[in-house]
Amino acid sequence: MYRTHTCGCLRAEHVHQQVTLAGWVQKVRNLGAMTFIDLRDRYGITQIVVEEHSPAEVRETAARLGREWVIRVTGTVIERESKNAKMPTGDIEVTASAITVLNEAQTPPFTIEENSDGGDDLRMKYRYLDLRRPPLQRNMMLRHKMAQEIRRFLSDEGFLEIETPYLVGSTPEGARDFVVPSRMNPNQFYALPQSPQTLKQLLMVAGYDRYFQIVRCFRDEDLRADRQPEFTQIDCEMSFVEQEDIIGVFERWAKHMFRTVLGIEFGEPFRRMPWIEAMEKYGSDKPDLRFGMEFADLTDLAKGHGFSIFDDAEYITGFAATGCATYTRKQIDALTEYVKRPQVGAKGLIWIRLDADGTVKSSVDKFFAPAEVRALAERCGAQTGDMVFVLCGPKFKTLTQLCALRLEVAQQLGLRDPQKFAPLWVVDFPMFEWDDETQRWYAMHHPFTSPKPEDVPYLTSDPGRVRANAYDFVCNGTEIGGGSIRIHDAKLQAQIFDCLGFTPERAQEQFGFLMNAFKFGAPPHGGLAFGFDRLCSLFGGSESIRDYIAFPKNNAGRDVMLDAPSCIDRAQLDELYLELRKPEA
RNA sequence: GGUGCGUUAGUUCAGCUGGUUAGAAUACGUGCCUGUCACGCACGGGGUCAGGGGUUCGAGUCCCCUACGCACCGCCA
Repeated sequence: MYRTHTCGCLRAEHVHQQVTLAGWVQKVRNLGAMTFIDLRDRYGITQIVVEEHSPAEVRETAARLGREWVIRVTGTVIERESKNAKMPTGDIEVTASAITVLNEAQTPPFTIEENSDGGDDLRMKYRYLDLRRPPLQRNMMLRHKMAQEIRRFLSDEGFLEIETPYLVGSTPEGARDFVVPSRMNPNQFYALPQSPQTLKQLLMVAGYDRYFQIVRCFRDEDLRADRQPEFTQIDCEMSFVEQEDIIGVFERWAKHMFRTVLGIEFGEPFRRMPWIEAMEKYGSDKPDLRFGMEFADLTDLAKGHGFSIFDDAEYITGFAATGCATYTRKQIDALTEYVKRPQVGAKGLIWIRLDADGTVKSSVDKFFAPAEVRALAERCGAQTGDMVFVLCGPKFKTLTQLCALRLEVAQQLGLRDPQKFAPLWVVDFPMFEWDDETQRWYAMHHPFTSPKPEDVPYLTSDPGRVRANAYDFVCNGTEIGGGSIRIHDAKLQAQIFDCLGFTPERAQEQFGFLMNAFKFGAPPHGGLAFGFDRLCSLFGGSESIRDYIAFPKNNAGRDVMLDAPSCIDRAQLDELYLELRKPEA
């Protein structure tokens, strides 16, 4: 046997046993006549001891060892003279009778310990070393556990895991596609799927009425801490269901995940919120409900007092920052600077302070009587000791800006507790979004999303008013998943394509395969997809999904360890009938 | 495409208002040490201050450009 135990499993009950361990040298502490070696594998650390009476070759080998050498140790488990309560194996140690060096190692560029001293880019270049560290190993184990629980739950519910192809056709809407040239079909390209959306709908047509897949998806867009060009979705679809059925199944699924992975019970149903309410109360379609500070519409109260900023604004809204009346001038100035940053884009910030002594002060006292200012604050639900912040301008722009401020204030107040979870279903999304640049409507979710039946009459007269059978699963201000009831009727699908500005010919060319399939008996169906990486980071408490992906890409979409993407040689290009062009300067 | 912050020893960082030979910790090497576990003690090696240009008597420090990293905006149906 190569090893009899792992480095994490030996306890007092193993004392006197002869064992063989293998692993990496974490640390050597040479005290002269005796040497302690911390031997590490992914299960833990066991202390090896080499003493004066140990065999000479053992003492010689121990003296040579360096960090991260791979060794095998045979010896006897003994009780420690001085125990270490900080480690699970701290009651015992292994006195070595033989040490074999399996592989020497260069000194690593950063220490392989709980808290590494290496910077992000260095750890990314040596990702295989970073992955040796306990935090990343815990993350990989969490991800594995979550994948197991996802499969267990969905399989028990009768879902079939079916794989769909990675080489598919390019589609014009949505994100940019990664494309793959086809050698056997000159000048033609596959695309990597942004999601298996249309394929899972075809599976519904095929009668596989409960499908899921933990599947890689690809989008050629800029990266963020929570966005990678390849990422993993938990992709699900069901037939003969309405929105309520799908939310029902996946709310139970989410509770199963919280229970089995984190040990958290949610007795109550998750909150539901129509999209328009989420926007008006929190300025976001993915509100963070770990704390309150809801927005109030102040437009009617604030106008008509001769303050031109308000009088000229379409919409005026504010919220009460809990306990912030003590904020200094400097702190308010800093928040004003915050909302004026180009990323937020507000023109300025108005404040109302409800002091502990019962007085009210504001930055608009010139235009408002104290009672009028107080009325504004009260509309926001402000209590004594609170500070109300108010922004104004075009409605949705202002709401979005105030959302940024709400999150910033919550951050400063320590209200964004990663141990706390506030799940939420956002429902009744609008069907379409208007784009000024291209002067056309875009599907807010995707073009296969069904409109609410009662809103269908507005499809031609007032598309902006049409609501979709679409829903998002949101937790702690992050969109974790989303889905919709799909269109299963070829005629309605054609009408939606028409609203989106597709000619019938182009719709047929791009999505003919789906519309044709619908002519052969498509069941009513719908589904949703969760971002697995984001779910992992939500459960694991880290901001960045990179911490839950074994080999992620950096900010520029590069894999710095593999040095990809990279150039390919002339022969490869020739085989693919490709010519290269210099990038524009 | 844009905004902000950053780049100094293997690593993490300090280096003020421009001024002698660029420091600390840690890692690494050598020696000593019988109960360490962030072992300790002593000694030692280690620097293209990201690259290029400019201002200046003089630049790690000020300015410009480039590269790279991170965060964000745009983008992500």
